[in-house]
Amino acid sequence: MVFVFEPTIKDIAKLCGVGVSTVSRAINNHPDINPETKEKIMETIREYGYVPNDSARNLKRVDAKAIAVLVKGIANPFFTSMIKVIEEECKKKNYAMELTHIEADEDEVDVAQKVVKEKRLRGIIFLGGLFWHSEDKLKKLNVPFVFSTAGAIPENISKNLYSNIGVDDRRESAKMVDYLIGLGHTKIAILVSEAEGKSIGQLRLDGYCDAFRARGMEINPRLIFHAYDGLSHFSMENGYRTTKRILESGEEFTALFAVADALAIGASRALMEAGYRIPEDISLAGYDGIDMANYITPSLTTMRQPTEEIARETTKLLFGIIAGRMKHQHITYQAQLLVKESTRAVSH
Amino acid sequence: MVFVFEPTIKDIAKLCGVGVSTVSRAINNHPDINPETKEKIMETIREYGYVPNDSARNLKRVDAKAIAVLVKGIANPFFTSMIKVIEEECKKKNYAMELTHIEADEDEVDVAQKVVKEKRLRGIIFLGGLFWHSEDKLKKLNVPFVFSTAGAIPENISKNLYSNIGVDDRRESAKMVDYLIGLGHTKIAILVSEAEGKSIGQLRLDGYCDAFRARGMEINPRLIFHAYDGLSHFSMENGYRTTKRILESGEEFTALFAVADALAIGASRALMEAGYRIPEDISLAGYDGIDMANYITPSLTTMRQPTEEIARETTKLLFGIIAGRMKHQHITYQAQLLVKESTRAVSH
DNA sequence: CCTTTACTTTCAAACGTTCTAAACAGGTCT
DNA sequence: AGACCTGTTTAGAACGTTTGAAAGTAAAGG
Repeated sequence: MVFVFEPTIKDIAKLCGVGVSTVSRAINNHPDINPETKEKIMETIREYGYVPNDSARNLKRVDAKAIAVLVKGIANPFFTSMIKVIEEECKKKNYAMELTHIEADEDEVDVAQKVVKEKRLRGIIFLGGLFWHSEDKLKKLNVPFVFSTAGAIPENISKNLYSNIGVDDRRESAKMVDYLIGLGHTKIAILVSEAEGKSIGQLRLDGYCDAFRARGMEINPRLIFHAYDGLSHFSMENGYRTTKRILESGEEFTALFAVADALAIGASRALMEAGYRIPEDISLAGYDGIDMANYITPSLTTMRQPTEEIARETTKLLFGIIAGRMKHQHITYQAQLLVKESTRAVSH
Repeated sequence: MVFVFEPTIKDIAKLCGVGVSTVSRAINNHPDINPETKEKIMETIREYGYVPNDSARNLKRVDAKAIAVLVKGIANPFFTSMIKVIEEECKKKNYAMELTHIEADEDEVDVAQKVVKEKRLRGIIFLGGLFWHSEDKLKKLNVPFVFSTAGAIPENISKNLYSNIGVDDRRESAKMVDYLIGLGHTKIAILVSEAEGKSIGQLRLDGYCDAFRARGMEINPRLIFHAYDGLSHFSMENGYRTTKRILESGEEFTALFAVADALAIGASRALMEAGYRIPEDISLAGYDGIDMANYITPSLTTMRQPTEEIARETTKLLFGIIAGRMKHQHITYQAQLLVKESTRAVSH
C-alpha cells in the first residue's frame, strides 16, 4: 500500500493560513464567513481531497446525525423496498442510517439500546413484527422510536410513548378472506407463521377468523397450518415445506391463504408440483404485495400494502419527532386488494 | 422523553473508585489487570448500562474495526444472500460493516474514498459489476479492497493491487449456451443488460459468442437483446419489459438465455403472458442460481454461483489482508449447471 | 533496611472535530 | 478622538475514549 497524506482540518487551516474554526465554518455552511475565504478553503479541500472525520464530528456534536433501522426477519423481501426508501429519505436529510438485523434469539430492546448508545443515534425505526411485553422495556430506550408494519402493541402500553405506522393487518386480512368466501370458497386453508403473542401472523389469523364469524360460518381448526421453522418465518422455503405438509395431511380445501407473499410463492410451487392447477383446482392468495407476486405464473392475488408510502411517512415522522416539531402518532394505511390470476370462483 | 443518565467511562471510574484507564483495560480485555478489580468494574458497567461511545473509540483508535461493503445494483436479489454472509463473518471478528449502495450515476471510487475517510474504515468489499478504468483511480483508495463477483478488470491494472473472487463469467456463460446448443437449439436469443466495457453483462455475452464459435456456428446479432433501463439492470421488471420487446420484434428463437435469474423470471412471465409454453415452445435459462429460481413454475434452469462460499472467502481474505497475514489473491470458483424444468431438447 | 522484580494502577496526552466567547479590523456616529 | 457597531476570524475548551510512560504497591532477595 502506498503512503497517502490524509489531511485533517488543521492541515487545511494551515494550508489556507486561517484558523481551524474558519474551516469548520466553511464546511458546515455557517453564515458568518466571508464568501471569498470560504471559496479559497473549499478549493484547498477539493485539491487535497479532505473529508471530515465522522467519528470526531459525532463525538463533539450533541446530535450525531444518524438513526437506526432494526429489522427482524430479513429473509422477507417485503422489507427490501422499505429499507431502500428509508435510505433515500435519510440521504435527503443528510442523516446516516445504521441498518441492523435482529436475530430470532436476540432481545430487541437490548440490541436497540446497545446500538443507540454506541453510535449515539437520534432515533429508531423498527421494521417488522416485533413484539413488546412491557412499558418498562420500552422506556429504557432513550430516543424516539417508530414502529412500522409491526404487530399489535399490547393495549396497556401508553400510546404517546411511540409511533406506529402500518396497515390494520387484522382488518385487511379479513377482507382478503371475505373476498375468497365471496368467491364461493368455504374450505379455506390458512398458512400462517408463528402465532404466539400479538405477532403479525396472529393478527392475520385473527382476521381470517373474523371473516368467517362475520358470515356466521364455522371455522375448521384443522385448516389452520403453522409454518414455523424457528428462523425466517416469511420465506419461500418455509411456505414450500409447510404446503407439502398441508397436502400430506389430506385435509380438503379449495382455497389457500398464505399470510405473506413469500410464503404464498413457496406454496404455489408446492401445489403445482403436486399436480394441482391454480386457480382451477385451488385458489391461492397472498398478503403484502411484493414485486415478485406479479412475476410468478399464475400471478398472485394479494393484499398490497403501500410499502413505499409507509416507509416514507415513517421516516419523516421520526425526523419530525427528533426535531421536536411533531408528536408521536398512530397512522393506519389502507391496503389494496389486488385480484390477479391465482384466485377464482369455486367450481361446483 | 424521560431523562436518562448516560454514564461515560469517567462516571464508571469514579463509581468504582479507580482510574479511567483501568476501566478501559477492563472493557478491552487487557492482560495487566487484577481480576478482582475487573469483576467489580464489569459489575458496575452492567448495573448502570454503560456502553462505550463508538465515535470516541474510533477517533482514538488507529484501526476503526470496520469495513465497507459497496454494492452497485441493489435490485438484484443475488446480493442479498451475499451481504448476509459478509455480515455474519464481520460479527464473528467483531468488525462493524458499513453497507453502502452506489447509484448508477455515481463514481465508485469517489464514493469509496469518501466513505472510507469519513468512517476511517480498514477495507472495502466491492460487490457486483463495477468497472474500473485506470490504475490511478484504484491507487487513490488507501485501504485494501476486494472485488467479489465483479466484472473483468482491465489487463493493464497491476494484479497485486487488489483481490478478485468470483466465477469466470465468460466461461460459465459459454457452458450454459453450449448446453442449450447441445439440446438442439440453434436460434438462441440472449437477454443481456448493459454491455459497455467489461461489465458482467458483457462477459456473459462474450461467453455466449464463444459457445457458438466453438461449435463453428453463426451468431445472429439480431438475437442479442439489451435490457438497459438506466437503473437497476438485473431486475425482474427489466427482464419482463425487454422480453415483451423481444417478442414484438418478431425474431424467431427456440431458447432464451437471460444473463441473470432476475431477468429470467421477468422473461418467464412475459413469455407465458404471450401464450408461449416453457419449455415446450421456448426453453428459458438464467444465470446466478438465486433462491427464487426454484419457486417459479417451471423451475428455472440456471448456472448456480456458490454465493455463500464466495462471500465467506471474500470476507476472510479481506480480513487476512488487513491483518497483514495474507496477500492479494485472484480466486476463481466453479459455477454449477442446474438443469430444471425450463429447458428441454428442441422439438422438430 | 534497602533493592529489585512483578504486578497494578494512574496521569495526561493524544485523536479531529465543533462551538462559545472573545478578539480583531474597519467603519460610522457623536 | 472615543464609543459603538458590524462583519469576520480565532483561540481554546470540550466531546469520550485509548495508550504509553510513569508511579505506586507488595513481596522477595540481598
